[in-house]
Amino acid sequence: MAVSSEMIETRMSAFREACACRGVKVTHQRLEIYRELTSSEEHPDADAICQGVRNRVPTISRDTVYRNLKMLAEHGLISIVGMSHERLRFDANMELHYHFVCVRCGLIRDFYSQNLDNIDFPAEAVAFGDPVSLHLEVKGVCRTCRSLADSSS
Amino acid sequence: MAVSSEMIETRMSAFREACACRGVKVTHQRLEIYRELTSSEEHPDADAICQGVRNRVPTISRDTVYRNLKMLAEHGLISIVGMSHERLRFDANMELHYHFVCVRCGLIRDFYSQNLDNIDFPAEAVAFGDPVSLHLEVKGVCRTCRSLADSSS
DNA sequence: GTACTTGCAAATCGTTTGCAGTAAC
DNA sequence: GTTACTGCAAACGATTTGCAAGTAC
Repeated sequence: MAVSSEMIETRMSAFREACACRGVKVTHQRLEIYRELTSSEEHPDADAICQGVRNRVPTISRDTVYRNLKMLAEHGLISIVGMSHERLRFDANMELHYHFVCVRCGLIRDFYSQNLDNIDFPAEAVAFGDPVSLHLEVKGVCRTCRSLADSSS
Repeated sequence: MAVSSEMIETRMSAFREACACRGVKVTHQRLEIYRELTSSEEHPDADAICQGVRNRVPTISRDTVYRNLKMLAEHGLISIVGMSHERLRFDANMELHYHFVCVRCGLIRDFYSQNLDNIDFPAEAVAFGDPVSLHLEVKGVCRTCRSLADSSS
């Protein structure tokens, strides 16, 4: 939750505009779902988003959350993260970035790297077809899990 | 299915040995499941593996296939592939390699790259914890899907 | 007013599990 | 003989869908 409120409001305005552009109706639920996601750095799953939104919109149903997240992902307004086959997790950050994933607790954190941004599509991959995007994630043990392990040994 | 039969037999022997090492029983079904996977370059899902094995072991149940694949993955004898959240797909290739994934048809192909092997864990990722492994995939449109698109336009 | 959305409940689908019989070691 | 493995059927959990009522535009 280290996202500043100005940043959130900026993103909300951009979101309203993006919806208008696409003929997507700006409903209360949709706004709050997006706000919940864009306010978080945790890459929450549908259920966590639903819980969060219910603090403000107690009557929202899980289906609505699922439907909106799916639709927003199809419109390219959010993305689906997680290589693994756990439940779906979402990300409102659409800038070029990478993920650190903790193999113990499942934490996912964004990071940026100019070096990685500069990687060219490898010729070995280009041989299979036309590359579009390159995804990279670093798996490891996060600081929290590391200290837990240290203290118990 | 470009895997030579000598290669397959080599892998089967190694597999029998790996099972013996771990006290895992070498059952007919387990051998055929592994053979099916190691003979394929398609990164099949559980269902496709089941279909394939049934040509040789008609009575095998889907549960057995699921159970074995899961168990083999836990023992590190095979791996689970696919960043996406479709059904699970498996890979008997345990060498360091990368994937090309077709965004249209879901084709997954292995490729190798010395350049990518040499990538260091980025400092930005190390900040979050102790990195263990780095995964990379290239998404794109495969040759087959490209020609389909070309011919229909 | 119309088309898109919502909330509800029921369905779907891949995957997992409990159990009794069977096979590997 | 013991222990792990198989096949069956039933369960599971995340996600999706059909439908009637509600809301944005």
